[in-house]
Amino acid sequence: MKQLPSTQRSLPIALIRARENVMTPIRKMLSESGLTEQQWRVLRILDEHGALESTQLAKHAALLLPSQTRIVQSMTQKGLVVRREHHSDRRRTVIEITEAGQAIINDNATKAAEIAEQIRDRLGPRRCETLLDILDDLGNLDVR
Amino acid sequence: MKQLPSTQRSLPIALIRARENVMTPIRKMLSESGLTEQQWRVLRILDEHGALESTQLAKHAALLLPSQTRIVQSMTQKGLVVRREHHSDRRRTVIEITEAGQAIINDNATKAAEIAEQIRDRLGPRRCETLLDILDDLGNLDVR
DNA sequence: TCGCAATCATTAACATGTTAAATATATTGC
DNA sequence: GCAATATATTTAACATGTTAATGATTGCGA
Repeated sequence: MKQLPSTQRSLPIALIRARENVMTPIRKMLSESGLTEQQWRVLRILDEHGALESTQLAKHAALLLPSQTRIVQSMTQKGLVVRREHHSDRRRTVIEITEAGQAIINDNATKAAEIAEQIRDRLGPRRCETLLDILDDLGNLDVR
Repeated sequence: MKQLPSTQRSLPIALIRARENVMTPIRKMLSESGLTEQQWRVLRILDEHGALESTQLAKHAALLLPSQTRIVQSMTQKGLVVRREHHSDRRRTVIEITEAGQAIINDNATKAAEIAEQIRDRLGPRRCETLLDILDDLGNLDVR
């Protein structure tokens, strides 16, 4: 009979702990702009890819649609993004970053890059690459 | 000026996506017992370590205390854990698994071990070890 | 073209995450 | 021994995560 792995070597717990540690300085930075980490992710994705349909945005940002709906609503209130109609399918929504949203990206880009670089250096650039590769595999595993 | 890494190579997003994928089959299993993944973590930790003070439990389970307070309250309602007084410090609470909680561990241990083994095999045992090692480092980095 | 299944997105309901404030008890310094 | 401080935990408030149900629109086949 198979044994449960020790919680010390449990993937779910290790993933949570790592994420918590990585996010701490990022959240600290974002709190000064009044943004949550999820709102920052939405801005980053829209900045990188341009306007996106809801489903595509959610996939890129690793958000579930119900969460994203609320997040985009509040970001629309703040004027960080706008929602447009899809040109041919009225079920779909297209979301786009505004100039105000772009400004927040610009204000925080350098600091965010420094944080990412610091973590990369502390972990070791090579280990960091390895980690990203394996996480990518793990995220694409077709678990049943 | 430092550049932001592409969101495709962003640690926070990769960590979220990986965790989401790993948790899907576990959540599916647990839903049949009416447990959340966090409640399952609490049971696993208490089974492994025996009775623990709140702060220690939270550290092992990677939960924040406010979340854990609610989780333990609902688990107490269900009879899965009990809360005891600390022998010498009345600020502290000691939490212990009950027989009913133990029974849930026993009912799900084999299946949970199979899921963990499947992920390990699909990812490759060696890569899985490497991943756990690096995640452990990342979780212990003292980010400022 | 009508009806019906499929698709996209939102809403609903409840659990957890996150930060700040409050509460209760212990400890320390004077 | 007592006031000030520190520590352990809970409560409060709001944001997000998660699953199921609902609403709106589209596509398709009889």
